[in-house]
Amino acid sequence: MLNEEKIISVLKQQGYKLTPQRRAVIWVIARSRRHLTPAAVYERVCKQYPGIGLVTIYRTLELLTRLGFICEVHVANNGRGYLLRRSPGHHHHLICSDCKRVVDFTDCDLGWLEERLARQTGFQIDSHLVEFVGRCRECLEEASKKCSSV
Amino acid sequence: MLNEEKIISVLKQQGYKLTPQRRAVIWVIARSRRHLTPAAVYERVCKQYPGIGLVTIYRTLELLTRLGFICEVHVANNGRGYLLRRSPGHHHHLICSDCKRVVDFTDCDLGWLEERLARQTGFQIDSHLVEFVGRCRECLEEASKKCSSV
DNA sequence: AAGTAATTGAAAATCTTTTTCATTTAGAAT
DNA sequence: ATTCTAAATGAAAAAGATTTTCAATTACTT
Repeated sequence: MLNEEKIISVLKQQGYKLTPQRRAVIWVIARSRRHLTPAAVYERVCKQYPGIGLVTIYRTLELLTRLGFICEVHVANNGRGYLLRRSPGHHHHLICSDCKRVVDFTDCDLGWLEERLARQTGFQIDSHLVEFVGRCRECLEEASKKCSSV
Repeated sequence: MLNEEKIISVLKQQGYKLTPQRRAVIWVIARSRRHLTPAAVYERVCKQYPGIGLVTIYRTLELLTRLGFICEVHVANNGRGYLLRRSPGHHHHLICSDCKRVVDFTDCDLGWLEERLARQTGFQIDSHLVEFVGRCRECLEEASKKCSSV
């Protein structure tokens, strides 16, 4: 399981310096259950480490992506977002449209669909992108409370 | 089936004016089998209609999206892209990583997966985004030719 | 042919992301 | 503990992408 300490130890192993700025970015990313844009990471890191440059955020996110610690996703009209890679291998995201919380799932089992599409189209399929959008239990409960009180 | 004339007639029906600029954008979009960024649309439209403003491209793409004639997609690191909506309802894209050609497919049949995820996570799932990436028959053939000739 | 509201294009304003470069600093070597 | 050095940082500028503003133009109606 990927967490703050693990990331930090691998980072040092690989010869990267552990700066307080990097610590702060990792801290913010590891704590969030939501996709965070570079600007959102910046805002949160600033509370803990005022004076950090936005450039450093970009550079650190790029590094963490390159090392495979975080996923880079493109949600429509929200621009780039980053999220801790909690599941080590192939996995997908289930996103709450209300609170933006993200839940991973791994067993997407689309092999048969890939096979069928390959047969039908002549494509050699290399990868797929799957994302489910819905509302999480908490937000559903919240919503039903509001309705019944009206 | 959605094509140029259909789009134009619905546009007029809805009270929008049919300007030569809009005609040109529709012409370009309807002819492409690839996702086109606003800049790519601009470039192509310019050949036919030099002097058009990039702003008009943005506005027309926004309009066509709003009316449901084109799909707006976010492919990683390629920014926004637009594509004629060939399949009327729910559908997905299969994209060639070489030539960027896009093929639609409709029968994704992910109901059972949605059901399982809903049960496991408590989410109420509203929609999904699926995209396959691979290489189309033509690009595969092209690639194998190159290999054998070396 | 005239009138009008919608549309357009130029310019400026906003954002987001990247590049450049001088300064600082983490971690290794002494 | 001090010194050294490559890596990392931050400020500023550059580069893009997208949106806003507004005066001039134009498609379509009357």
